[in-house]
Amino acid sequence: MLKRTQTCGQPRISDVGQTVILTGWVNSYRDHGNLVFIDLRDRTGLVQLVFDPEKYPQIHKTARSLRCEWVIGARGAVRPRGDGMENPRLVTGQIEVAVEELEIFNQSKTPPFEIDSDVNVGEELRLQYRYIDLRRPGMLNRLAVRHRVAKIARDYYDSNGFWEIETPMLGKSTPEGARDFLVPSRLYKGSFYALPQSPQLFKQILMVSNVDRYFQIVRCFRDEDPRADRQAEFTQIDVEMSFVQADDVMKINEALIVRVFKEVLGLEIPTPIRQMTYAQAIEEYGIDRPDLRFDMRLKTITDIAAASTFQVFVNTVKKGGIVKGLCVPGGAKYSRSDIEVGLTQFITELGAKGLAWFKVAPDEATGAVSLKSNIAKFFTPEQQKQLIERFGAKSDDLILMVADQSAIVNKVLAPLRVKLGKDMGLCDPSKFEFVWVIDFPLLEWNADENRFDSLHHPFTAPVPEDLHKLDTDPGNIRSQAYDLVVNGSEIGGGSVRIHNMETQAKIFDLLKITRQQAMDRFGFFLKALEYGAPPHGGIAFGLDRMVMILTGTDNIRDVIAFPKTQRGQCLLTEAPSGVDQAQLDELNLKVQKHLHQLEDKQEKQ
RNA sequence: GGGGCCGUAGCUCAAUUGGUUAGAGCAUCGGACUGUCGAUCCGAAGGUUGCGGGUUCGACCCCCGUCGGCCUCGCCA
Repeated sequence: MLKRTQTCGQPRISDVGQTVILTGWVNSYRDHGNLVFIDLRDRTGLVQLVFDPEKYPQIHKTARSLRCEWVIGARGAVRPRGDGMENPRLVTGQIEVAVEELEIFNQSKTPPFEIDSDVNVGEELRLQYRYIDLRRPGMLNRLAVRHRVAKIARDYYDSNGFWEIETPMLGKSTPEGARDFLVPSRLYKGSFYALPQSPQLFKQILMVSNVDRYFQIVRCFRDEDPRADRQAEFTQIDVEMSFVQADDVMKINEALIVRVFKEVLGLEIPTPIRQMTYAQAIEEYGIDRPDLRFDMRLKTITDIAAASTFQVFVNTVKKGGIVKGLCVPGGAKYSRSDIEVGLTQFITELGAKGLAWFKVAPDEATGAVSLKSNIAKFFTPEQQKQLIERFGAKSDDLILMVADQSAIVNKVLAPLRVKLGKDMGLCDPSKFEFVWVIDFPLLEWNADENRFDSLHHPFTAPVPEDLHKLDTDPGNIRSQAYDLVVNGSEIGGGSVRIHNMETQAKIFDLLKITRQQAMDRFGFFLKALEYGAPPHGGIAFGLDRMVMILTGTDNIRDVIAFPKTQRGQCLLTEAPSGVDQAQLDELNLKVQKHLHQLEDKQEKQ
């Protein structure tokens, strides 16, 4: 068997005269009847092989039979290409290898789609033939970046005294948070393990155990519907540290991100990464993960709206709602139908009732900027002036406003801002704008359940100055949580944890988790807190999201070697699948008809 | 669970208002060719229009159902 002496991407003009052995896949062949050219591919690149019928007629004959994706090895001399025959598109384009010995390792069926093509292939087919899809340089590059990030993280944490420790995949189910993936226990019939949603409690227990600094690149599972940036199965870089405060955790972990961007993209991220409070993020961007690549901040105009005679605004404010909007620079180019059909549809699908708008234009009489709109008549000249000032609006701008309860207004305006930022070209896609979002509320009111829910998780520590509000004003307690956001995407989040049992018990009370429930679900953990838990905190980065940002894709499946579809299927292996009756028997499990089928049956009876 | 887009040759797409034999590029196969590099030229083969019903003289096209892919709301402590 021919053993390679170099990879395909390696040979250079300086190697001329050397005899090399290369192995790889046939990327393309050009048969001239006389000379035959093969572009040979491995993961490092392409190199041109030449077959000469005069010198090696037998090998040349074999070469003519080669087809795309056949796997071959070739021995030959590196030689310079003639003048004008270099290929500047290949790093090896100045040379070629004149083949003297050829070995066919394997043939290949014609692939279901072309590897070397710009044509976008349907994702369904790509996932079915993932091994072929992954051969494409773009996909391999994303796998390479993913590997680089993991390697940098391991090296970085190791050199800072962190230990990588594995935590169980088979864990205990807790009803809080996302839906669990369950694994039936054979030895305890009728009992189930749950796959971890994150190693949260284990890593905190490791702090109690004096591990001091822990990290793990770990798979997590949440049985919820996927999205473009979300899979049921995903990977976290999980970190926990003892004897630290929030700033310590942020400082040491942002240094990893800086290193990753430096080593992968060659970019210098200025440090310290700026911080923004949750309150400011919501006020100015409508969301806790603001895209800071462009300005176009949201402005609240509830006061001006309430004073106007526009009943939609006035009534909304009366009902406790707010009016907020944004000013699109140069947005007057949007036609009335763009706004009233296109943009309005965009926001009503997200839950808003309507979109109000003004175009900013010079007044024909006075020349001063004024507002043009079907609702301008409801605003006095003074109020219009106030609006122009509030938004900092200039001629040819477009002001868009939404009135509703604040949660809906923000939910709608945040994606609208991002969409407009991209549509108007305000957003430089090559930029990376990082921000720590801090001072999250500890709790949010859950009206349906008549209780508070944790915004982060129930083990997040409150800000000490707000502790006195635990009994009086729990909704306004800030937490010591922090999210790292880049370009509108949350790539990490963490907190300082509660490390005493008393505070932890208080939080459970607010979450309406009874002492008994708490003991049942987290008893092992609460007990650990009573045996000398040090102050500690940590963070978890989403590795998939980080690689998405680094490689510029908005599809999480592009950064996972073997991802699942929107319905949780693996098209390569066809998981999930049924199992043998014997397997079910061993687990003491019985599969019944789907509830829908049972209901149908009952209806028919 | 809800909403939206999509499904035609191996791939990417086209097909007039519902009209006669469903086309093109690439890929594949055969042939030609003295340096190509997305080779070129000549030729051939390739179709259950996702699947099942319905409407119609006639369905890729309209209707109902179903399967699958993607996006999204809910969901994601």
